[in-house]
Amino acid sequence: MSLRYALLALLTAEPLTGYDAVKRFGGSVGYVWHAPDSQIYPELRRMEGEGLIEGEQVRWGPNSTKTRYSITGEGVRALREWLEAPIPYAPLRDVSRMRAAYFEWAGPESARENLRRHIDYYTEQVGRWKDMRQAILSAEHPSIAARLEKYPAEEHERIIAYKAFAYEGLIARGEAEIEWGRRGLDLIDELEGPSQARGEPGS
Amino acid sequence: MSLRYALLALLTAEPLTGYDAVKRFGGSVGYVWHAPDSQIYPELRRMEGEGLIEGEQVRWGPNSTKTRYSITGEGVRALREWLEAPIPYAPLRDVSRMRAAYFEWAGPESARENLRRHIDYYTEQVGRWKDMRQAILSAEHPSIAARLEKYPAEEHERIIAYKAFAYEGLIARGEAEIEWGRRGLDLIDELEGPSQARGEPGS
DNA sequence: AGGAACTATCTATCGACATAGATAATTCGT
DNA sequence: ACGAATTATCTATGTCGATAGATAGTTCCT
Repeated sequence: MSLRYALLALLTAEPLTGYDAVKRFGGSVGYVWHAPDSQIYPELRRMEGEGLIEGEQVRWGPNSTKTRYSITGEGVRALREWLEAPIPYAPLRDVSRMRAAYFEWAGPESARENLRRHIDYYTEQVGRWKDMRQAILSAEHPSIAARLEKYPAEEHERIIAYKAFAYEGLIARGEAEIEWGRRGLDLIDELEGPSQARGEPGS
Repeated sequence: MSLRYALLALLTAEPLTGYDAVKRFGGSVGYVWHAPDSQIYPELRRMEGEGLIEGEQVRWGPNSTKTRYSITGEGVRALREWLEAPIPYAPLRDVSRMRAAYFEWAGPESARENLRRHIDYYTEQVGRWKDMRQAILSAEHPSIAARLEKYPAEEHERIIAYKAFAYEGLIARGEAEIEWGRRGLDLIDELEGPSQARGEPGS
């Protein structure tokens, strides 16, 4: 259900075609909410049916058109309502933790490999999130720029601040994951002796 | 797909009926992996069909039986394989961050309410996780006790350590969430002025 | 003029999971 | 002996999302 609100939120910045939205989900928004095009196009059609957005046909080349969607008053209302309602926290389903809990069933080397991947994955993500945060703070990012143009200057600070704050949450979480991974590697060394992966001469 | 491996992992401690498994998912394992009974029973049947577990009928009262499942060699192999294979990290879908990114569309008071709930939720969870961690470290927890009985003493340390480590990951993440929520409340104060919720006399 | 890359959209199938039940035997307290 | 709570299991429906396509027009480069 949240895809719908992610789309509404995007459309508060500027009208978009389905394809534009797909691109956004491949980049910026995609770091917070992922969705494939096969979900986006039908959802947009449904939302139009419910009056949350309006599609207009715009020319595309000599023989074709594309549909550009804009958010309606109804859509803004729905977005607000969703943002103001308390969300139920979904029950936990945490693959990394589940796997770690049973590391005694994997070999130590494969447990290490797991944690190294964990660290690498989050290191990469944290890098991306930090870049995004910077791009937001400097208003470089095209979709932030478009958004700022649409709203009065006195709103700019909070528009930027909340988006940066969201990314800061991801960054903090990512850094906690990296820390956890490191402590896991140490723990394995303690329990099983240090890694023999890179040959220790004379062992 | 992970439900299957959660079940296999559970069954490495002791044989269980479907109902036992359901209970486990309501408690201990449930803090790491949630699943309703409507998923558990059919999955157990499927797993039996694939030879990963074996069901045996045991008497239950004078006129009835229940099915107790044990893990098979095949099942252990499947669990090991899963633990050793690299898991693909699922693309992110983070409701809290998404909502935070658009807090300018909710009123400041409702943004605060959001964050307070966030903090409360994770505070409660962290409490649970800490309790679980303690119960594991002291081997008080019945399902840990059963597990330790089944394996030689020299394995006990690592069995316990990995499970505690898993919970430590949850705790760290939870604490990062609480921190983030607090910083969010401060941010809102900065941006919108301090809360007027609890009446400031003379305002 | 031709092909490659991009824009734009749509469809179909499948598994995971949520939600909301229903059924029936058993045990336990009074 | 009776009702309540617990144990044990099963079903059905719907949504979300993953995966893997298909189609067709457009722009751009050579």
